[in-house]
Amino acid sequence: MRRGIGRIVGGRIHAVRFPRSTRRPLSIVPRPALLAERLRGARIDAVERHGKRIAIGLEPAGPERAPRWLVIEPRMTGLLLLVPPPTADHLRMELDVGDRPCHRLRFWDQRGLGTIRLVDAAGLERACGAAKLGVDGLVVTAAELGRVLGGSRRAIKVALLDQRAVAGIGNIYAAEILHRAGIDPRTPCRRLVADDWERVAAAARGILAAAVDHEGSSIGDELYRTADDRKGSYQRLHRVYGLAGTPCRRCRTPIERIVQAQRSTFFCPVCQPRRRRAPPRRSR
DNA sequence: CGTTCAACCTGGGCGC
DNA sequence: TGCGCCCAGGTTGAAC
Repeated sequence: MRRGIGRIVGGRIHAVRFPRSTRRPLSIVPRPALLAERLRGARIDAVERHGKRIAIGLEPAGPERAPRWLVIEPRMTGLLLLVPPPTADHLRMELDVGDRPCHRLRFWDQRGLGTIRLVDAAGLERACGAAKLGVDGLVVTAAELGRVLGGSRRAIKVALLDQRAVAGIGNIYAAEILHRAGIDPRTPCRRLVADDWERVAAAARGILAAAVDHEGSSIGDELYRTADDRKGSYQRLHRVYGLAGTPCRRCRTPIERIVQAQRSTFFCPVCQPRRRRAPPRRSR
């Protein structure tokens, strides 16, 4: 997503519209009219990704106004598009970026669970700083995972979704990472040893890098699209996510689906074997 | 500390 | 065809 909209950097915001903003919630702070006023005339200096959030750096028009950041959290169905969205419905915001090949950025969100916030530097730190987001999954190391999760009793799958522990991993990639690492998603973190963390970290970096290369996962025929409204292709490389009942690509055992923390978890019971408890110490 | 549930929303799919 | 469920790439806060 960040790569797709990176070319808006250097543009200036000429106009802001909220074509559907009166009918639905979707958290926009400040309220649309005020946000539009604050954005108008600002120059776009940066587009950054922090975990699953996008932060657009702005140099406001007025001479003494401090830099601002437009922090966008797409959540389940939010998309940033440089082309017209599939339908006008659910479109929440349009930035007219001006004198650019692709001069309009739109935030389109079918379910409306996404959020848009305009913040200052301190607000960016609050929304995307180390207190909120751990090391990014694209670059996380075994040592870092062991440090933040090693003592936890939580199941590894649930822990990988904790953005404060490690940033940027969602339900699809948590499942894919653990399949590649060969670890049962129910394993308590504290039962993992150094070699396990090496495999989890390497799998996280590898899976996420490949998913970015393939422009994400577009499952079925709706929802996630690139900034120019193309499907991603990583779904073709999924080994477990959404594949319950189909044979594991590695061992032919049917993939299983369970629920953890109210989210689906997919895994192969053979490639990701249940771990025996540490053997009871025997004294005699 | 960790888990569970509800809430925020729309829409597709399925069984009856 | 229509209705009532269940499900969905996420996050947060309350209750236990």
